[in-house]
Amino acid sequence: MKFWSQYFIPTLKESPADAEIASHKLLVRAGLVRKLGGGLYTYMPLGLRVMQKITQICREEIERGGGIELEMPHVHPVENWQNGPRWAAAREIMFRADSAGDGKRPPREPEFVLGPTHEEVITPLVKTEITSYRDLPKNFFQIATKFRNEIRPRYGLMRAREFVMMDAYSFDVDDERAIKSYLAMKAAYEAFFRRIGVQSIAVEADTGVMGGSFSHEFMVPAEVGDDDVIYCEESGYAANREKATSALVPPDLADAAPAGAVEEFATPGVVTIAALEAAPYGVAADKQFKTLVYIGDGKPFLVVLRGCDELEEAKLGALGFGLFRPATPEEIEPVMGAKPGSLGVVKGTIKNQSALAGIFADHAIRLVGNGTTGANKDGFHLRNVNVARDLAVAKFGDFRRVRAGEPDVKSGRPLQVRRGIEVGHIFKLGTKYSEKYGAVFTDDQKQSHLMVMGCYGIGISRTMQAVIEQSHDNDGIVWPWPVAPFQVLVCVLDPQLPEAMDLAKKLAAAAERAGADVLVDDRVERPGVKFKDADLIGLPLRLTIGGKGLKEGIVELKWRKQKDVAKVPLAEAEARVAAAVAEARASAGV
RNA sequence: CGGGGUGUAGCUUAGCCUGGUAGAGCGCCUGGUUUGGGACCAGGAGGUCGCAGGUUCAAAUCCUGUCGCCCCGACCA
Repeated sequence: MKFWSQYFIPTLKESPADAEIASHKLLVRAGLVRKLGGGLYTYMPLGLRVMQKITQICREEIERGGGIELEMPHVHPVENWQNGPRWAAAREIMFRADSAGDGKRPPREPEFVLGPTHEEVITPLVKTEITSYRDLPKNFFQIATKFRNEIRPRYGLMRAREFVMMDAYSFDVDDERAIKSYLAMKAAYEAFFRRIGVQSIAVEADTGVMGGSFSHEFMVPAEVGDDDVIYCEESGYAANREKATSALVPPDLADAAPAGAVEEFATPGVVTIAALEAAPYGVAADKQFKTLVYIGDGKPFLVVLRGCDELEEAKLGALGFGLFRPATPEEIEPVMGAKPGSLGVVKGTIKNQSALAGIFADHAIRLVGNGTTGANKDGFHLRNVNVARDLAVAKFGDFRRVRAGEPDVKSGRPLQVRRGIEVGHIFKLGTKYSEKYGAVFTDDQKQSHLMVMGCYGIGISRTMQAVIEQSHDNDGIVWPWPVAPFQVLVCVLDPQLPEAMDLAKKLAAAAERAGADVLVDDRVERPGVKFKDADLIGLPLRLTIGGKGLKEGIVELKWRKQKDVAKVPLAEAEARVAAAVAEARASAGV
């Protein structure tokens, strides 16, 4: 039992100027966090209580899923990272943690870094500690602060430089067992999000810089999310934008019959899809071939799409380049023979085809019959271009960005799109890290094998904000019972009346015995102030005790998510409070 | 890092264009009146106008630089 007047809940009437979205404003207004700097926040007493509740539920579910808790250092010797598989990509977001030192060490290379995640620490640890199949499988996790120098921190805790994350790492003897560990974590995640009262969906995701073979993101649907989820309710398909595919191209598609030989025509000044669509040319965008030039590991390569399609850059990751980027006009002309806007891949028109690392095309270009594309000659295009006959494509793949309305692969129904906040991610890693750090074990035939890994993350602090984003109204936060900082607010309108405070303490004690955390608002404030604050901080159950009610012989009982107020006779108050708490606990599954 | 915006009291901000006494609301302190949905009256404290240069008789205001913060893009739990 805590008393508001002695506790610390600095609420704000107005939203801070730097907060944009509802959950960020409410985090600050309800006194849950305060900003130190960009992406750096103090968890105030109330906010910390929420974090602790989420943390505890997360711990319980991950343990149930096979996790063993430990805690690793936040400061890492840089060598751990330099020896790992992704130092080049990761160092950009890593904070240096150099010792103040004597100034002798050259400033270029850090001596220590702050951990953004812990594959580089756990894998060497497991390598030395686990050498036998008898000790596998193992799944180690921690719930700890992570450090990432985000290029652009924003939306409060949503993307912070310092944040709390649950990270788990599984080690298995083979692929099949690794998939079991992966599925156990997926189930643990689902249980976790269900328990904290957050609606989340698991979507297929790109593995990105983590590498690995497959992965799911856990998304909380929200307008302010930073990711698009493509889904089909009928088939249950859900994927993020980077990964999503559709059945746009029928598998039995037959190529259109060529209408005639490839023919060059003059298009002075035409360098965009739109300009070629316009009069006098009138070539629809889906009848054009778009040719993009990228540089992969130093060598140019081409990607061909329909004129109406957009490249999904993440899908280029499947091509196996370590690093890739769009080519500059200066890099394009010597290879292609023309400037961007007149490019194409018709056989024999590329100036220096041997310089290319490959010509890739999206499947959807097969829908284009007798299309138009650049002639690799400034101011000229080619028509009657057909894929099989005319294009120098080396390999087809899925490179285009899926749009809403395209048919789902399984059900054929139109795909839908909605925004979501990514709160968790699971990866089946494979042997990328075990190979690099030599994490091997000996099996019962005395044979050595690489451990097969998985890694798993839940953004704890981000989840706290996602809960608010998903559960609030115009007056403030509406906490789900399991993560509320306190579950019951005893609002004493006349704390100077001894009988009011006596009753408040009695009812608070009853609620506590029934299993609730209780906050007593004993501040000497006007009722309006207390009610506004109560709605703002959003505790699930409110008991109101006032001089007026006492004269009538009642106290009031109100759920935050409901409008109506129940008047309870004093004689029944204790029992009713206990019953309400018990009911809430039961329906929250606590 | 590229593009845009912004910095004035603890918070929200006006003033800046057109240079001349730094203003309001909330919050805070004192006293009084109030008391069931962010009260009222009276009095009070609180500001190097982000920082550094420059122009000027005079700079919150104009110029240059710099730093912080916010938004859009690439990246992520």
